[in-house]
Amino acid sequence: MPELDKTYSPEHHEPGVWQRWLDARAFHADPAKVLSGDKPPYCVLIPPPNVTAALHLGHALNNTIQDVLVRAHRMKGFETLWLPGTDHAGIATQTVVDKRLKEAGKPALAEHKAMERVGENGREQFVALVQSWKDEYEARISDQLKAMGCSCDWDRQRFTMDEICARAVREAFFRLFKDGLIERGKRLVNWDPVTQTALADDEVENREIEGHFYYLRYPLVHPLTEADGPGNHNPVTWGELEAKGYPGADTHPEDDQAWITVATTRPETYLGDVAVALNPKDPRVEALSGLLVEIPLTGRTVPLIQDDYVVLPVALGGDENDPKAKMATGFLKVTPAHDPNDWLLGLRHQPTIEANCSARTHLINVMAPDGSISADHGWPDFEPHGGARVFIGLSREDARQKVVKEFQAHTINSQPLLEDIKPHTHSVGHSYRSHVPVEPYLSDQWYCRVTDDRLRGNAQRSLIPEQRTTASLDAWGASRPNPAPGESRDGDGSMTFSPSRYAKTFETWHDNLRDWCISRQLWWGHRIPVWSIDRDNDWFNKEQRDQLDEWTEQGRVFTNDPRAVDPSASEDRFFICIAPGNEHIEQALEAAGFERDPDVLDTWFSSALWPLSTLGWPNHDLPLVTAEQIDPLAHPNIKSVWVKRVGTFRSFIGSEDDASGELIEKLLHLRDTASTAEGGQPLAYQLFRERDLREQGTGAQPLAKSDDIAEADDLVCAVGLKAAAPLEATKFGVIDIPALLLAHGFQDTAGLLGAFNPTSVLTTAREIITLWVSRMAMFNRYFLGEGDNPTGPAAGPVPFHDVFIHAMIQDGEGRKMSKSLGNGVDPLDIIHSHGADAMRFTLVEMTTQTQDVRMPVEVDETTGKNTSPKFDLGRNFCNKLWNAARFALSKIPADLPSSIDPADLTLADRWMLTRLREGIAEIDQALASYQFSAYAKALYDLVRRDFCDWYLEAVKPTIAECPAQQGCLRLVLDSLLRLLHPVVPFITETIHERLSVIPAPALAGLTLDPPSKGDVLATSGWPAVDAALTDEDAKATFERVRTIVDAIRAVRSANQVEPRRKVALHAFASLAEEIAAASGLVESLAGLHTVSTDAPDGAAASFTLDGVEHRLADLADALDPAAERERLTKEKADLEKSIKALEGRLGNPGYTEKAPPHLVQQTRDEHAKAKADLEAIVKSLEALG
RNA sequence: GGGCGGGUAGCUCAGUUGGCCAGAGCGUUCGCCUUACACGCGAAGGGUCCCGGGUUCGAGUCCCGGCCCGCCCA
Repeated sequence: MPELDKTYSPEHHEPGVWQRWLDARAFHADPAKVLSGDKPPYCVLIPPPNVTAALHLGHALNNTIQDVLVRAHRMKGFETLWLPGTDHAGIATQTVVDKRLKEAGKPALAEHKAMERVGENGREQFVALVQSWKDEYEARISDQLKAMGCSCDWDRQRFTMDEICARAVREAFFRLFKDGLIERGKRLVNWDPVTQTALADDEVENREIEGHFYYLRYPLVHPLTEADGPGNHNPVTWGELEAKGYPGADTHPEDDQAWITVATTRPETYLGDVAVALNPKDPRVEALSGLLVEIPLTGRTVPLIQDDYVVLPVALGGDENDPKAKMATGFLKVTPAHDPNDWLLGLRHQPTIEANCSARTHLINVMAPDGSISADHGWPDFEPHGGARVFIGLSREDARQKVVKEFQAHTINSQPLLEDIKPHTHSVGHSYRSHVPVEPYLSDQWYCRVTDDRLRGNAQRSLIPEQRTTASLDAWGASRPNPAPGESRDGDGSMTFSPSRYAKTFETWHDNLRDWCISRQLWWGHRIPVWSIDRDNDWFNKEQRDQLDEWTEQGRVFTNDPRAVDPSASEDRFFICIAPGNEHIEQALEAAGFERDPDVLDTWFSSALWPLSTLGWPNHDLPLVTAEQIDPLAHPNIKSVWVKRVGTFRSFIGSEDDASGELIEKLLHLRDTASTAEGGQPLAYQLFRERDLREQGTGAQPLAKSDDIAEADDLVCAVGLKAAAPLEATKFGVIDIPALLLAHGFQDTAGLLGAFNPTSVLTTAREIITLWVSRMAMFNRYFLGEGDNPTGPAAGPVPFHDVFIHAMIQDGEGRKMSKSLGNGVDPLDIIHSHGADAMRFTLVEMTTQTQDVRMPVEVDETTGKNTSPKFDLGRNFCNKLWNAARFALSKIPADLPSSIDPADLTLADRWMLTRLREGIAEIDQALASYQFSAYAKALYDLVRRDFCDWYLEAVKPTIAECPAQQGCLRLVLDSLLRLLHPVVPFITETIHERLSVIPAPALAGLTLDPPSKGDVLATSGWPAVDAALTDEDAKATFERVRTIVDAIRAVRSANQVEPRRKVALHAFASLAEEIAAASGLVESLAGLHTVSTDAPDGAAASFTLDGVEHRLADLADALDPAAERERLTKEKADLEKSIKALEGRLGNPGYTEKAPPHLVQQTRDEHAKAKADLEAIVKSLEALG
């Protein structure tokens, strides 16, 4: 083993260390160890990063924290699974790819949509482009995580759209559909006119906008009478209103037509008005009774309706403190198709509106999906030659300007229809993706009824009772107008937020939950597994009905009538949801004219299934087979085990031209091919009886005799894979074995769900509580629950026991790091400049319990890239550790004794072991409570302060001659490396590689378990120090040494004594005795050549310790008495001040009587000591003259 | 508007049942290439713990009121 370099160069060591971990399969989890009870499970599922972009520093923090937890638990003896993966991030990725294509001048989304319309597979081609983007970024993200040292089980990497996850999505959708928890409805959605898709509530960002209130005048008319002629309403005059006591009518000429004024922030929506509402308390109600309002330029008349929702203006008795009442006119235009509040008004007054609005509907949509004004999407009374035609085709923004202009130009009684414009700042929802204002838009969407108790209730109950608040419990009823029988608000879960305050965010989200719009008008995502056809299609004959009933009976399809669920569903279509694995039904229906829903699911639908899909659900009940069962001799070489129930051997091999026949041929070929890169055979396989596996578990034997195989009707095929990379140059060409197995229904997930769900901890960011945590809780409990109504005791487990919410990293000014501000720091830049360990240590040290942490950002002069001086902390720490190890290794001989007698240990050794035990306790406590900064600080103190500054310095004079001390140093260093490993894995592994070649001596009371896999630190045991090995006396003595040394060093420094110069101590007898008892430690650490109790001959500096004066001589050729006097004078002043404060406290009877006696005694001791010190100082000053 | 977090040394932050003369790292100053480490060693200086009240023998810590910064939700 070569000697260590003088400075630690991460780039020289990190790749080699990574390879050693992979070779040892150190990160691969074995569910069998958990299911057999050998080891407790510890599981973390990565919050899958979006494939939209490379990872940023926030990801680095998030994943470092996970790796710290995972590595620590692996070393503590847990069977540890950290499952990596990525998220397809539907809208985000599609948008990014579209943008890149546009920038490159290539056919983008719009062009592909055009191709799709003319039947040229535009959708397929576009999705292929996104897929290649995904491939590129998935690889980049994985490389970044590996560069950080993330100890994920890389063989089990998942992507939210891969086959295994897709299967889970299909299954979940089908079950929710069947259970009535998914429905279709025509409702107002948050519509993004740029990406032209619906958004969920939490994908909308509210922003303060400096907008305006526009005051529009609408003429009042009488309802039509037969005499009027079609559409020719009689105007209402002010005179009429005055006669009915209408306030203010008398201020207008009595023959002029009367009007009312509505105030709106969005005048362009007036085209969709179907009513004007006023508050029933409004004094004008009576005078207006029976009248209609004419919507200018549209030729539409609409009724006046009454609703409490309308704000009364201050002038008519409205609330003076309500800013809305100050702006309001009391008349509210009602546009149900373009405003969520109006939507509710429209529903409440639907019959009145339908009867009295001349369009005979309560919903008029005047916009196209791109947000432009259009008559083609539900504007029944549009008149192509009418006044409103000027708005057609204008964008929302242009239409607003045009409405203002038109209302200025048109008059009523020679006054403009536009009464006024007032500035108004208000909050407007914006798309989190395209950043344009969201349009409340009427469209058909799929909804998941998350407000159902089976989903929301279970999520709420999953919170540990201690973290639920009374406010939320009190709100339980209010959020449930129609509770189902048996609903309980009592918690039954164990999910615990850390820091605990975030439990409140979780609760509040559910208290205010609304149904979840899960359909997205995108191409990138899981396509909705529902097929539909016109209800009056001639497909519905008796024969087809019977076929459908049969499929339904078999659980292959489920149909529902949208109108039975939602009466507002307008489509006369018949919907069928098809369960996964029924491609033949899909084909049959499509051949019969059914169309698959073109939309995809919200990304969070598949993310919500992450704890299920990645662990094998819904195929999780496949029997567990271990590598050992497949190939007892070569099982360490098997990378993954794939299982499939094959039934009978006949059905497995099929006839010769079957796909399965081809599979068996390929399996045989692969088993017998010895020419892989790794030199072994690419796979091995065995056949088992399922009932044997169930009964005997990992002890089950494979079937050996062909007769047994032939007669078994419950065969399971298990394939052990020895090569993960695609195999080239086989007689079948290139074979991607995992893909081959997956395509034939093999799963490599057997046993995972049972072993690892519920998972241990989810580590994520704050905003994810609502987006993801909630939905995982709902789905996990629902799909793993029992029966059709999985609530209460029937509910499934929570998806994770703990949720750790980490801080957000901001720049030095407290701003979010973002691309647009250019203040982001790229983790790879830091890894390249400082090393992965340095980055990790710094991030962990920063992670306190607050909700955001700051990191000053600077531009690196040489590279021009963003960095932060904070990372020097980690780099310096690593370098210090490296050099300490280098020194230690130079002092530890290869032939240590096989065991150490504790009696041979020196004072410093015993002190260090005591500190080690304390340090382990601090570290364990910090990790258990997710206090990462405390963990880093405990390590820092232990390594830098105790080990480097004191222990290593202390052993220097003795180590060469003392085998016990050499052994102790070997063991202490080993222990420290283990404690450090979770946060700085590369450097500790590198040092450990050198250290581990020196056999560790046994020391009773210190446990250092060897690696469980390979010869790597990553799988070594967590260190344990018994109380028996600690020595409180040694600790006290050593602390005393430190105090004495500090005092001497201070005097040396004040007198500018060169470090190399040895000086003479002339001490009071008791101190000299103490120093003698410390066997040379004080002499070497403080640089003394003599300790005597005599008075010094020549010039000497004095110092006090415990109220006794001691002198230090031989400091220099000559001492400066003036400097000495100055120093002593200052010390005297400090002491006097301190004595005064102590006397003040002791003179206070309240203190001496009420404070705990030990504190009072402590104060008295301090006072006595200070008095003595002062006396000594005064004496020294006198001696100086 | 509601919720949450923060305001402690020049900077970034600890300070978990109220009890040390308030700590660490970086930066600053002074002295050192004391050979494990200058990505270092030793020492020093540096604080109205945001402001104002209150509880208490005692408040950075608990209570009330205010100011400022930030995040999340509406």
